[in-house]
Amino acid sequence: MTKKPEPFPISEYALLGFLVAGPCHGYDLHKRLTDAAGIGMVWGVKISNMYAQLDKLAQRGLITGTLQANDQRPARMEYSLTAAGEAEFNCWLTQLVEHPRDFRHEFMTRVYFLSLYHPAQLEDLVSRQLEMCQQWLKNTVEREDSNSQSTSFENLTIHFRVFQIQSIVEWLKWLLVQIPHIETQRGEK
Amino acid sequence: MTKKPEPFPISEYALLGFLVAGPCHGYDLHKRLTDAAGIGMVWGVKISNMYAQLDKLAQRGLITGTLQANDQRPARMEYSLTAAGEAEFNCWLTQLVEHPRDFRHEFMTRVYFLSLYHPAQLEDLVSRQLEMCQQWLKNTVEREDSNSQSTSFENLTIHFRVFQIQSIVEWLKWLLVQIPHIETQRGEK
DNA sequence: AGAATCATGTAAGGGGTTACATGATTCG
DNA sequence: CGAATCATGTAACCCCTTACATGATTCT
Repeated sequence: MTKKPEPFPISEYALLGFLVAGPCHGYDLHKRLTDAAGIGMVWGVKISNMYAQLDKLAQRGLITGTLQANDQRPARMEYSLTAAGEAEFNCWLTQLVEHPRDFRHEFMTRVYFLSLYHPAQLEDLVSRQLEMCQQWLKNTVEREDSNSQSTSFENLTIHFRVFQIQSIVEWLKWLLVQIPHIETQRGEK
Repeated sequence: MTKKPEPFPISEYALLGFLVAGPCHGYDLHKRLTDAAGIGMVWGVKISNMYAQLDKLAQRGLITGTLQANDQRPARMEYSLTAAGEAEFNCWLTQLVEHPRDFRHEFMTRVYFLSLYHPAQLEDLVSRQLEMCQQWLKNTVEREDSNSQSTSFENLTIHFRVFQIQSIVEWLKWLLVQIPHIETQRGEK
């Protein structure tokens, strides 16, 4: 039974995720993070914020930075994942999203890195997340039924939630069918 | 053509909204704000934060606070809406939500106050918002079609958006049918 | 020659949370 | 008598955004 991490901003896991592929410096990391066809679809991390996040990750011992002096260009900090950082990332990677409000950011980020590093495990994660979402749906529908006597504001909002969760469930089912056709993007020039 | 306001947190409009019904003090305002069957379905405003928001609204001249001394209980500040505050609220109330990410908070809050104060205008707002959401849907589907050659990460996320917006559209259609049956809640004791 | 890119940050502020402080009254 | 409620806030902190600072190189 793997313990749950994530009292931390999810975008930091994306930083760890890119460092799994090898050491990298901030500027380059930010380019990957904001790639319009990749994680950039999900996050809009600002570069100044990202530098601050890297500092925090370093303070928490999940990454280490080594300064690389350079006479011509400005010195740059090359970050590498520590063993602790890799463990944290791998643990996070196969957790389930627990609340609908986090679904988009968190699940999409996992799909991105799983399809990049461990495509064979994607189907398992999607299936398990689908079960969790069906549970959300069941709970919400039950709540709706339990006070369905009248059309109150409360019922309007619960019904909205039902629709939203249903669309997540449908998308996950669609995704399961798509998995075999997902191109493991290796378009790094 | 009414101008758009809202560079301000939407929860502040809920405060203005409650003050439309008459002057009120902070503690009571917070109770209404967090009513589990009302705005509490949408927002989880903390009381300390709400006091800070009241201060800011007062500084912006949208409400005024008058201190009511009391020998027995602690003095309390009774807030009332100014003319500027009422104008701001009424203007905000019939605006359309411009981005999906704001839909739930913003639209639900409008539905709450419209059904409370101007139920006759509800249908118009819902219809106009439905048109806007169908436009979102059209734009997103077009974007999906324009690069549908392969199942890339980009396509997965766009498809997710399509599903989410569709569920909003379906809910709005359902809401239009429900409008005649919405109980204008007058359960204030 | 000027603009964009490489490369790193600091400082200020906005929005929100949690914890803490205060002190009376009413309920169980 | 202790707990909850009434009633108001302050202080510290977190996450994130915008603007600014610096300075070399490469593209147009």
